[in-house]
Amino acid sequence: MTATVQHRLAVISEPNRFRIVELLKDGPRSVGGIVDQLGLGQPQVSRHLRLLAEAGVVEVTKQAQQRIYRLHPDAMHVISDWVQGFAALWAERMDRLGALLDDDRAPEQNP
Amino acid sequence: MTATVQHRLAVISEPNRFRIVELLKDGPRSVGGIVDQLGLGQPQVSRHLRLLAEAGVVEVTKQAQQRIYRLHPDAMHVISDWVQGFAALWAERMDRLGALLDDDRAPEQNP
DNA sequence: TGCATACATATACATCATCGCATATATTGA
DNA sequence: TCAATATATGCGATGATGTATATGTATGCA
Repeated sequence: MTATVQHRLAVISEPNRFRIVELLKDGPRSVGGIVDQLGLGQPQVSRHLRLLAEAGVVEVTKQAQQRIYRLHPDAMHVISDWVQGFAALWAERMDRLGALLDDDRAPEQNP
Repeated sequence: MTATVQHRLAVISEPNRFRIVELLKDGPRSVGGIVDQLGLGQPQVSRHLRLLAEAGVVEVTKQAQQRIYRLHPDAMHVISDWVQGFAALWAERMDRLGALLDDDRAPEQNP
């Protein structure tokens, strides 16, 4: 599977795909609608959408001749879970873990 | 500034840098320690660390001849905030927003 | 003082991936 | 048949990576 967190981040972080994700944050969009917003060619947008879909970031719904793309809830949820794994960083200031390498160090230096 | 969410995601999503971030998740590491873990050359690791530092993902502390790298709490926090912006996706099933394109659908039940 | 360690930084090079663009064709539905 | 998309190909440009190598620079130690 290509659905690791690392892969999803890589796919999302591409500038134009990031814009697509931000667009879809406000709700589903058709390919044509996305093309208008981005100013890219339709084939390029379709390719970006395919990569996003393969990474599980978006999902498609057919509606007449249009394909409606929307964000896949689970995708962002997985990323959220991953980020939460770092919550200890800003919750406990990592002082305990810092003791891993030494323990008699001058305190912090704040400019 | 190069500290946008999109940029941070791009920097973190590079495979070896992602490994570095995961490593630092368990606590600070010296450059040498990271080199041992990754199996990359020291110049390459230093470059990755510099990119991570420029993106505000890690911070450095000098300790004798060593440079101790650790995750920067705020960096992950910013990403967390960004992801939380999508919380409505899995919280409200996006039904309201989905009405943007069509509106004659069977309504959902919320417990 | 002199040397080794630990790292940063820089350069040069080859490679590889990806992107945008243009274009062409296939599919599906009104 | 037209409209909306998907998919594919070729192309050129760009950027990023790894490797090797060299140099600079503190720091610790004999």
